[in-house]
Amino acid sequence: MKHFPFTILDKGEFNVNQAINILVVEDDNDINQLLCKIIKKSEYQAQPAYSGTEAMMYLENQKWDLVLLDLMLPGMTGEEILQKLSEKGSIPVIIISAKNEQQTKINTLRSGADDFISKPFDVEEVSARIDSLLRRYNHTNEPTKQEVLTHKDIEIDLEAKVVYVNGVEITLTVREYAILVLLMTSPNKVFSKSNLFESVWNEPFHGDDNTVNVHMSNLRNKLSKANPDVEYIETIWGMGYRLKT
Amino acid sequence: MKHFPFTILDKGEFNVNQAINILVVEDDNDINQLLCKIIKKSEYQAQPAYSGTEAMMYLENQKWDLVLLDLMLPGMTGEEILQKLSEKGSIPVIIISAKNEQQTKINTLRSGADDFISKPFDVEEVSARIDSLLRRYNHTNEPTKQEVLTHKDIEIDLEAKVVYVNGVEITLTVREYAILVLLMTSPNKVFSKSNLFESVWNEPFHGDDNTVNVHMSNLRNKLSKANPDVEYIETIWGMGYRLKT
DNA sequence: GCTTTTCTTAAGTTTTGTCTTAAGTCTTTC
DNA sequence: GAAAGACTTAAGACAAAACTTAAGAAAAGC
Repeated sequence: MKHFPFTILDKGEFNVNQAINILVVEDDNDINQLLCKIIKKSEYQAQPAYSGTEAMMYLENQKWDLVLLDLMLPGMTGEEILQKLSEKGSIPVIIISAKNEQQTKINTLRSGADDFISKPFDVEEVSARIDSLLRRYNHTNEPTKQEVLTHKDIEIDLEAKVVYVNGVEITLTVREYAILVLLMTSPNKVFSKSNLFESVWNEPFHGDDNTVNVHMSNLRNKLSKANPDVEYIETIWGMGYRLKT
Repeated sequence: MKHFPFTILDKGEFNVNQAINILVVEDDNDINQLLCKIIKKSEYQAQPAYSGTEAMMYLENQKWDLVLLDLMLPGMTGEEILQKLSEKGSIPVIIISAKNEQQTKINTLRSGADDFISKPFDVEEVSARIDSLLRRYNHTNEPTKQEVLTHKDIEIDLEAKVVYVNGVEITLTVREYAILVLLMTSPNKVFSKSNLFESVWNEPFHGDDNTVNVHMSNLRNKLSKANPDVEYIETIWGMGYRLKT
């Protein structure tokens, strides 16, 4: 009944750091899955790409916070992608490759990569390096990372993971929290149920599911308990939900 | 000890962090220079040492805040120095080595090193790791800013490392103490288990771990023994722990 | 080197959020 | 205004997270 064709996640594993998007460019299906799993465990968003061309498509159409890049790829080599990336600007890149000779490492680091992990890699090491690199970039380049989300009288302290409504703190479950954060990243944007489900649960959406409805309802109850006068979340009939502006 | 006979500073070039002295133990002249340059860019004092014996001389005659240590050295191997250092006490050490095999890494970290950078290294990474390590040591060893942390009727004298609850002194183990201090630096902030573990243990977190739970439980017991009326630490299900405000 | 303390591991128990089901309410369309 | 479709609400079953306890391993102290 509940099977997960793409990503293997334990139940209860979900995503809070909606903001961080990581692209995983790796043609081997198993390794790609493993990498995505590691990333999601750290509460980042992971997007698999299985070829160089696919990767480029993602890179051109969306903003990415980090790229994990295999050097051996069909369609377009990792080196070419690296080249394009460094022309483009400052997206941090970690190279993942079986070529672990010193020379390759030096070359790739010269041509714009920020770190290098050789296969076979250690799961913890991957996780640690991703964290470290993100931290570095946040500190040096973008101090603009938003720590507090605000909408009307709702405030979310993303760092502390605390939510205030109308000045009162409310305690949400993880799912409720993830939904609210998602909505608040784009007020006024309508999130379809399938969108919402896939973002919060990291699982493909089967249409016959009432789960989102239930959690949405619970979230609304908690919000309106804190401030009965305002209706924060609006249902767009047949489309989805959004924050009322 | 307010003068620096070894480092040459241009006129007008001055150092804000007068206090921080870093010893760079590395026989390769170019690499040593590069490392010193990185360090000075961060406004710390850097002292090159080109052999194991030279390094020991410096270590015995002056107080150092951090040591960058190459493992391959003439005169005395890095391992020996590391050994001496850890006998001596708590000077933070970052190993710099070409031996980047996993096993070496684990061994050296076990025998007292605090971090590990493999050659060829990334300039920014070195800088970031130095900062991070100094920050870590400053927080735990020399809390020059705040000497006493207070929350409700808990008081921590960071200097003396003594904890009072409800006026009574309680004795905590190292881990319990570290957890409590971390929580008290940001009351109301939710610390996830992985966060907590990585801060207190300085190791990457394996999800299937129960140690945090156990220590949390022990800590709670000690706190509630001192004052049964108050519940200090709150569990946020699926998110982590925090101090109740 | 031995003793004592502390940390970790493991197993069993309790608590709590999540999912499902099903009945009820509201919208839209004809 | 009735029927169909879409959404809400509530309750019970279940599974996952958190807690407790105890014992063995590791570290610290003597």
